[in-house]
Amino acid sequence: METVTRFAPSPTGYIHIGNVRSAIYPYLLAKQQNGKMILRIEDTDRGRYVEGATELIEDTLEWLGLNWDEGPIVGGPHAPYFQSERQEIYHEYARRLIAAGRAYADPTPPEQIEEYRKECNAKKVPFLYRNFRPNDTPEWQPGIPLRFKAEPKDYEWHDEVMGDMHAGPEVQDDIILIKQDGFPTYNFAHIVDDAEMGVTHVMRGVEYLSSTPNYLELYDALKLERPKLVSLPHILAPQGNKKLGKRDGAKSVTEYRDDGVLSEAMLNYLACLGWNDGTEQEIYTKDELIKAFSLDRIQTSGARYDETKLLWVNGQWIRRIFDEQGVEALYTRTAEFWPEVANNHPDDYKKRVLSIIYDRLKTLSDLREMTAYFFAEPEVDLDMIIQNKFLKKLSESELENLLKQSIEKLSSLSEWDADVLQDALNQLLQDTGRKPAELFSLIRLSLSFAPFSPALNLTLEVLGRDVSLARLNTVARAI
RNA sequence: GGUCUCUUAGUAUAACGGUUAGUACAUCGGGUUUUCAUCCCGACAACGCGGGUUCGACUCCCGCAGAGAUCACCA
Repeated sequence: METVTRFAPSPTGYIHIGNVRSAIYPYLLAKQQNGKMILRIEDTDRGRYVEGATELIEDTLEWLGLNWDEGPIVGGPHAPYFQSERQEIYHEYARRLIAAGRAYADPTPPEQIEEYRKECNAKKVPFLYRNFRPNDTPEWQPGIPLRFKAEPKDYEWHDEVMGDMHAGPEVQDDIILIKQDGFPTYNFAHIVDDAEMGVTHVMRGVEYLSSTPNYLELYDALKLERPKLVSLPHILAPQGNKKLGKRDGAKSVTEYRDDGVLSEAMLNYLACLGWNDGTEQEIYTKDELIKAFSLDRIQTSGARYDETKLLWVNGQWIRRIFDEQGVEALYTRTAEFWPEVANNHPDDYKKRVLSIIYDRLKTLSDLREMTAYFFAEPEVDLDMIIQNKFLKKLSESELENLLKQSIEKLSSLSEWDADVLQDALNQLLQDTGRKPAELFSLIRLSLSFAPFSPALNLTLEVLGRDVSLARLNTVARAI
């Protein structure tokens, strides 16, 4: 049987790191088994619906390369993929349940139900609606909620992550199937849709584990085959012991894109948070993940989100793309991340800058801070030179002389490339008798006035003869 | 409160009865002719507690503790 998985978010906002794993794992599993992943939008709660959230979801999945085989935009044989457009299907299943005596219309007013609930809370006893099941129930019609008629018993099932599970009758209840407004609840709708769409693996957060017996009873009552159940542990907030949520400042996945994180790195990090293949590999391509993925190696406990490691993975990916695919490949990813002053500079020049700075980047947006002096004259800040830990023991005239000698040497060069420059710098060290830390710091700071920069000969090469010498002269005059 | 789940260094994890408990991030130190970064080398650092079973337990069993989830006309 073909493996069919699904990602079924509700359009209530952006996708954040805490919940995107329930898209990644279904995708990996489906691809590995040459199956399909369905994207289904669970928009049955009109109150929480957020305009544009569906697009946000699609955007996130597309960015990560989690292409769904059926769903919005691409369509498919089980359309529509918005639950709000599937009313009739749910109602038909509901009627089946009524006919089988397993569902009833419940006229009890919400205030009354609230009373029951309070009563139970006061008595410190679990609230089970089935204990308050009304005797006379009207015929089901619009405007009256429809409830499941639970027939509690022991249930055993297997969860692909959590293992063999069992639960007693005390957790099964008369859950609402269809709300007063005619929309189904998640509890009902997902069962119907998963069956209709041929979903073989239901992957979702562990929070659904405790309601599983209710779902199992629903499968039985509807004579549906149970799909494989896969509970995914939560991703925990960096601090405290709670699952990562928007309230803990969980950023949207795509916000990281805007901050210069590569999608490869994001996917890599997230996939390996709470899953590993038993090897010591840390960096995975999407294809490698698809190949290596397995349900039984998903961790059973929650994993804490660690942004530092994400950034490390991102740095690895930046270097990997450069080293394996070349400047061009990395450069095409950097478009929005250059400082404004770089705008009117030619691509070739920016690529040269990129090739000498790329291994210093943790995120692509570091380019903004780290490369400005390649495109505009840095502001001369003599204090940076005078206070420098290697230079502060030199007098101003010593600094001036050093600069003058450097200018003389560099301007005598007939060629201006990294090797020639390195030779010249070495000679300069000999001629002046200075330590590298002194001479190089002075030149480096005079060129950039930046806290850090690439190797000196490379910086000089890319900056070019005219700009380099002009900057050195400016500083020599200023001292 | 009921039910369910989880528990290896600061973090993510490996181990599937016998290892000096491995790896990565982070931290700290050192090296690569300046800085920052990369890269390399090194250090620090963990089996929640208590009982069993066993020649032997991180691994199996039972308690306890701690943490989490759930108990909606939300998903």
